[in-house]
Amino acid sequence: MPVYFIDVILPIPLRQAFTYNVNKDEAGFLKPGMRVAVPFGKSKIYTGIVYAIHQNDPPTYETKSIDQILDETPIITATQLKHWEWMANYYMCTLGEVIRAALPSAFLLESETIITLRKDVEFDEGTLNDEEFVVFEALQNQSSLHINDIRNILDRTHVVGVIQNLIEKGVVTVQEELFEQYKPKLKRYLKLKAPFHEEASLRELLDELSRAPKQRNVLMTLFMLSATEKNVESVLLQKKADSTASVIKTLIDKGILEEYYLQKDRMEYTGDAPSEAKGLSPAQQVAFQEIEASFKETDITLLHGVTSSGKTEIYVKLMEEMLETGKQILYILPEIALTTQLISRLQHYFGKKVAVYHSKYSNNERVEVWQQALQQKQKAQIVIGARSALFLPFQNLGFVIVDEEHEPSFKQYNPAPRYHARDTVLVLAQLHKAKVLMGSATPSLESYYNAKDGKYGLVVLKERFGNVLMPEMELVDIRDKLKKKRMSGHFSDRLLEEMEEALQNKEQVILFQNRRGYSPIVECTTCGVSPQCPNCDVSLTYHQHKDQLRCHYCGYSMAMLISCLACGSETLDSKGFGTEQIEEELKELFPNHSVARMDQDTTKGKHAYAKLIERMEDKDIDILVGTQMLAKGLDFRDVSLVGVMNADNLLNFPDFRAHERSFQLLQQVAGRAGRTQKRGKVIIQSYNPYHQILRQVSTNDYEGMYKEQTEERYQFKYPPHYRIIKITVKHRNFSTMDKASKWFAEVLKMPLKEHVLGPVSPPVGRIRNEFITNILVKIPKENSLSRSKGYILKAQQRFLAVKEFSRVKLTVDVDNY
DNA sequence: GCCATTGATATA
DNA sequence: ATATCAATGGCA
Repeated sequence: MPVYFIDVILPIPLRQAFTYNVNKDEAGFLKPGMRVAVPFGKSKIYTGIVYAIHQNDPPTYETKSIDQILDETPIITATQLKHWEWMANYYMCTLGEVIRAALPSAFLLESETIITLRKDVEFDEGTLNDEEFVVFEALQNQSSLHINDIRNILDRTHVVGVIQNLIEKGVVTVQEELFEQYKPKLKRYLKLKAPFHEEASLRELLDELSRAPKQRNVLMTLFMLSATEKNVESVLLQKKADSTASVIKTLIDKGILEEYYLQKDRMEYTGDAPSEAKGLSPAQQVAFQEIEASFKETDITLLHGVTSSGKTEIYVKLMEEMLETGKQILYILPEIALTTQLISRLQHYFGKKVAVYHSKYSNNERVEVWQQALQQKQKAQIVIGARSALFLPFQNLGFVIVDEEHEPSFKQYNPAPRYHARDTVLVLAQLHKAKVLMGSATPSLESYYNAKDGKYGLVVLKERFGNVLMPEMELVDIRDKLKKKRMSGHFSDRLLEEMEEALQNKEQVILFQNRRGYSPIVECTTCGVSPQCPNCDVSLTYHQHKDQLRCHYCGYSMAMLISCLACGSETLDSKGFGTEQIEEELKELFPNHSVARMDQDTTKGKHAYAKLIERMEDKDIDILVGTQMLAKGLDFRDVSLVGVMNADNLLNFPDFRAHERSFQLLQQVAGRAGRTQKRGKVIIQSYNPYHQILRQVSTNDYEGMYKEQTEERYQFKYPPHYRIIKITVKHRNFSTMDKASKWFAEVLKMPLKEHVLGPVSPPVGRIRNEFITNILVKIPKENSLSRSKGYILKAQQRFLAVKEFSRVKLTVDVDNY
């Protein structure tokens, strides 16, 4: 009878932990936060996290024993586990789901079935059928195959049967194998073998080598290098000595040199030594002091600094001070901003104390940063990263910066955990008793509300760095221009005039068109029908470069039609416009200037984005057209004009944040203009230039926007006054989905009454052949959030028990904004 | 009648 | 999540 047990969390969406038995030694060795490999289900081996060690034998089932222990020491701290439990609880998902999101995937190994040929058993090849023979033959060439290889070889998904037959006939055996995905990168180093460390023998050796000048040269170079470096890398030696690998090999073979291997960090900063931060301007200095003062009162402070006011310098100054306390610093910012100049700037300031962590980095690199943070290595004293960086095992976090705090990309929508990085990191900071600075030129209403409410400190920086003026804004009424025939394509005469002028002055122009790189909708002018996606409830959009119609949601594509599918007439016309079309028009309007486009389509390649930026910096591009990508952290000195092609499609977006988002986006885009001494100009074209938000954008009236929007939010019961939980119901069958969602809403309405809204169909009611509907729960600030969540959880449990709904997909999104 | 696909179910 | 088992349905 086993006596010792461990509870293991597996990275799966199940609420419960799983109990395994261990022996006495293992029980003594294991600690919460270590990884173990455990058998799960009939054949698989999973990696799990030890949650607890105890002696309570589960009464209702037999425990299995663990497969192996994967760590010497925990890779997860107690604080992390606490934080993750909070996340699972708050965002209504399982701890396993949090773990899956949190750990670099190299930490979570899964077993794979390996098929190998049996050598010990004789069998008759004639008994094999065609498929079996193909597998047998493949195994002649390769010693082992994965299940997936066999799927590829046989070109079908169900291969278990074939493998089963092969096992029965004694041809193959299978085993489950765990793959260690993380391999520390090793580098080869060279040193002189011990006997030659003595002066006399060394002299002798050099004499001996007088007839081998190349080898001698290598040795001399080695002496030279070891004067400055502790370990001499073989690659370096070869290069410095201008020698070849074979010469070095000879020296090793002769027993003169000795090779050894050391683990190397993949990401080594090789730039200059850290440099002093630039001095702060008087305005920055004031803000800096205000932040310090604010931190004496509260733990969280919001820095509202207009675009190009030099927030980064303030962050750097604060980080410098925090470095001295020896505590760790986390700097999180939106994914896209990470690809820019910011990292190199920070590395320039802090040199080797900066580690970078985000999804673009390879698995191995992420594991290294993880270990460095865990061991409190200096290398990771400052971690700069995207939202996932908040999962790192900080031991002693002292300071957190959330840059571009308003960015919607801090929220993860799919898969679970559907967390908001800004809010989640606040809880993390609280656990560490760390200070948090959130910065933005256009704070989110929620954060600004909290600041006004006294929950956060608030520091305002109104002045742009170097006293550069805020750009001059001009609203252009497209409707009026159309009437007066002053539009050339999508360009008003005003915009063209300004563009001419800027280009003449050798300045650059940025044009903003928020049609996500997609091109127009096609419509038949005879019958008004536009081609629809067969799998989703949306119109297909036209893509010029492939002459295709494509679905934005499922990726479906078809060749552009010649005639209307409904009435057959050849009167297809396009409505709306995207960046592609603007680019086209520009090439006609400004044939002598170079035009480039920045959107999802043109930044797909690995370095495409960086290349565009470089070309822009080199003034290789005169006019840059792009989507909202342009709004994020780009800093070009010679852009004097920013044009917004059409502000209306932003404002008319069906979302309660549409106005706030429009304000933020337009302000950020406008901020790209005139970052140096000359005052920039922004032209916003719109059909509705009297729209409040546009007025507020053009006068930089954040306060006005804030007041009006919070008022509106109050009336319509939205955050920051109410909390929202969105429940999404999906099913292939409309009536099942409909029935299920109505059932769920009814059950919720019993305890939550009028706070339950819906079910309501979203703008796109069907995606990938699944029908979708939403139920919203709006919880007033004064009501208990956890109690409301309890009701939802209970309803969810009852829902799962209904047979009819078992295949209905239900997702819960807390704070779905 | 057999094979393949879809659905239900348990995972310790 | 996912493998496995049971049930259902299509085609030789």
